[in-house]
Formats: sequence, C-alpha cells, structure tokens
Amino acid sequence: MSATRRTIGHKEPMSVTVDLVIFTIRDDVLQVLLVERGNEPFAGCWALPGGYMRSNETLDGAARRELYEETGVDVGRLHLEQLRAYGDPGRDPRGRVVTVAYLALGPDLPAPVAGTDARSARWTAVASALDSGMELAFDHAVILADALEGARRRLEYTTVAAAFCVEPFTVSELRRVYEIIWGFPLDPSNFRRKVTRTEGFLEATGERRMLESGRPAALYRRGGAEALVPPLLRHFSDG
Amino acid sequence: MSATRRTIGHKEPMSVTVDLVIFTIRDDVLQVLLVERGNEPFAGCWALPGGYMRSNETLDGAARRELYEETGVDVGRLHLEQLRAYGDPGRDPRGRVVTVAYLALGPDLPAPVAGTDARSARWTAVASALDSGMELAFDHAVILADALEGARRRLEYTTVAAAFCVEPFTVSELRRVYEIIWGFPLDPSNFRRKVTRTEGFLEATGERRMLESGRPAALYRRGGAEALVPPLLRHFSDG
DNA sequence: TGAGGTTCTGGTCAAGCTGACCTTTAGATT
DNA sequence: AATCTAAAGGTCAGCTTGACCAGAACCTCA
Repeated sequence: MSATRRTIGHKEPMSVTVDLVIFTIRDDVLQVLLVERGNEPFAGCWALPGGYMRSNETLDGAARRELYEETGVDVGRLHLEQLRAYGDPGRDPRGRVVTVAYLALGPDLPAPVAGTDARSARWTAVASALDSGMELAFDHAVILADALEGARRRLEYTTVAAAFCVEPFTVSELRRVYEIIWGFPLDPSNFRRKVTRTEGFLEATGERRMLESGRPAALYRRGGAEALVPPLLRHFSDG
Repeated sequence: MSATRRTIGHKEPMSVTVDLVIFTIRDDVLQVLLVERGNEPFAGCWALPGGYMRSNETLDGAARRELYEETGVDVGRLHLEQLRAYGDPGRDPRGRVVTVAYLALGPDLPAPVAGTDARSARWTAVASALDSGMELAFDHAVILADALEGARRRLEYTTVAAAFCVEPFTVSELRRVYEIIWGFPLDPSNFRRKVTRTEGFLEATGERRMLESGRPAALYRRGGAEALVPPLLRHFSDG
C-alpha cells in the first residue's frame, strides 16, 4: 500500500506471447490450425500456433508475423482481430507468460505450408479439438473455446462471415458458413432476404455461377459494412 | 524462420501492467478516475490507474487488487471486465510494456480514498478527458476512447447499465444511465416497456420511492440476466 | 378544497423485421 | 417433355419498436 507501489511497482519481467486461433472451413467443417510441440513443456501435444513477441513490433504486428510464418498467407486476405489476454500464473510451467490471443478467419486456407517453421501443423476440426480427449497444451483449450464462442457471436453482429468465403461467392456459400459455425440450418429464403437487404454486406458482381444442379446463383463480393444491424441472432430458446 | 524460432523464440522480457478504466456517474455526468503521475515519464500528467502485475496473481486478480487500492471499494460490488491488451512499442518510453486494460463500472463511487496509494486521484468527466487538451499519459487517451465506446456498446447488448445504479433503483434512474452514457434522451415509456419486459433484467422489490415531485416510482433490484436480447440499439441514422 | 405541475405507468397504432411457408425461375438430366 | 435441384422471390401472421397520447399518483400553492 505504499505510495511507490503503483508508480514503481514490482517490475517482474514476464514473457509476452501471441497465440493465434486460425479458423477456416474445410470439408464443410470448421477447422483450426494446430501445431505439434517439439519441445517441453507439452512436447508432443498439439497447441495453437504462436510465439514470443519481439521488442520492436506491435501486438497486431506480432500476430501478423506469426500468421504468415504458420500459414504462408499474406494477412491482407485474412480477417485478424484481437480476442483477449490470458495470464493465469501456472498456465506455462516455465514461468510467467502472458499471452494475447488473436482470432484469424479466412477462406479455405492451404494445408500447412512448407518453408515455414511449422514442422508439424495440421488442420483439425474444432469439435474434435474441444470435445474429444485431445489434450491441448497450456490453456489453449480454454482459448479455443472462447474463440469459438467469439466467432459465433461475431456472426450475429458483424459481417465477418464473408471472410470465410472466396470471392466471388454465392449467398448459399455464405449461408453454409453460418450453418457450419452455428451448427444448425437456416432458412435459405429468410437468410437471403437478410443479407441482401443489409446495406453494404454484399456487393453484386452481376455474374452468376452454374452448379452441377439447380438454378445458377448470383455472385457477390464483400461489401464495405462491418456491423450488421439489426443483428442476425441465433435462437437459443428453440433449441 | 528456423524451426526453433516458434518454440524457443526470443524471450524478450517485458513488463506487464494492468490499467483500469473506472467509470461512474456523478453529477449526471460520466466520470472516470484519473491519477496524477508523480514520477517520470509523464510526471504531472493524468493517467489511468494501474500498476505492474505480480508474479503470483491472475490478470483479473491484478485488476481487482488495483481497483481496491485505488478506490478502496470491494470489487464484489463492481462490474469488472477485461477490455483488451495494448502493446505498441514506444507506448512507454521506459521500454517494452504491455498493458491489459480493464473496464470497471460502479454506482456513484466515493471520492478518491485516503489510505490508499492514490495520492492525487480525482474523478474527471470523460468528455473533458477526451475532448479538451488534457493530455493523458502513455496511450491512455486511446484506451479511454476504446473503453467509452465499449461501454456504450455494452449498454446495447447487456444489462450492465444496472451496475451504475445503487440498489434499489427506479426505471428512471436506469434510463438516466443510458441517456448520460449515450448522450441523447430516450422515450421514457418505450424504455420502461423494454427493460421491464426483458426477463431477468429487473427484479421488482414491491417498494416505491417518493420524490420531490411526481408520482412515486417503483423500486427494482438487478435481475440475473446478463445478455439483453434483442438488444436495445442506439440509432445512429437519426443523429 | 381545488387547480396545476411533475413524473410514473400504461395503452394505442403504424411501421419494420422475422419466421414459416409457398411459388416461380433457370439450369441440368433422363 | 417430364423431372430434379437449388436459387430467387412472394405472402402472411406475429413480434418488436418508435411516436404519441391518456391516466394515475404524488406534490405545491392559491
């Protein structure tokens, strides 16, 4: 309680890391990129990609760099957003490590890329990573669960769902994103009405795409809007 | 890009701090608690209260401790929530400092308390702290602006507005919270309909309170609900 | 006592959004 | 030509919202 505590305080040096929850949709399933740890602690365990922050970069910059190192994808094409910080003592047995978790969303990303430091990385269904006995390193199971809920809520209040689609895309493809991430089907007609009438969500290209069957679908690009008002709410009550 | 970079990495030791944006409503104005810095850097400047994280506490624990040290208020009575992390290089001239910002909301809090380390702390109108030439230390102006927008959005989607009210409180008092934080008046009748019909927002006490003038108002406690669905949206379009 | 002021509380009504459901359109396939 | 499939568009009841009005319950002052 001394007057100096707040000002000087205890400058316990800590490590700061950035961890990435990289979501993509592959094979009609929400998948997350996991890497296999080669060193202790948690050697052999799967973990979220991430790494130590460097002394000359921003948090966002560290996240961008890690993302590029892990996926080889230029960040310009991805949605990247800070989730929150995690810093429980004991979350890393080596000592005090505070991590800032980032959420990255992208369309069907390439398989883990050669030429990066991801020796052993793979896409894993989020459901498998959370439900089954797959033990994630550190507190990454908590971070992943938070990220999943965060992504689900973002689909309600923002237009980020389009970040999962390769441009140009159809309304049905966008609807599949919602259905896969939320885990239940949506009415195609009502969904179309909502997204097409929301100013700035979709931008018509004028083109259409033929599928194997059915009427050709109109193609769209992402619009400029980020917020989705009024939101497109999930319905918990109905089950 | 070596294989060891991600695993071993550069363990640049950094300092981790927790900064608090403590909002309360005093004199019908949204106010934030600021402390005057006694040491360099930014000596003499006003800053958000905060301090270094200790090696044996959680992030939330550090925020709770700082909050108690600054206000003397037991955290049980306050809403405390992590906002996000800030870590630009150069945000602290002493070196690399990553801070995790917390948002604390409470009813008419006491004036800065004796017996704490807040030698010179005071409540300041948020508008003054942001608009005028009051230069806040570090990047605290950015954090404060983010916190204000965060609080405004939380009023739309959650029931935290009640955290600003002393129990028991009236619907009008709750409405004043919205009006002060959003900055425009709301229709009393429609507001009442919304909050009273939202399951779990308010809990009637059966009591009523006489005011200097007008019909006595029914008194309520906070209900158990945290989410406010459908949300109570601000209207940007109308101005 | 009664008039007028103030605030709380409740009601009406049109407009907008949503969910459920149906119909039409435009292609491929048989 | 008939059928299949999925896109696209329409209808309609129900709910929520914003604007607005009316009554209720206190006060004060004449």
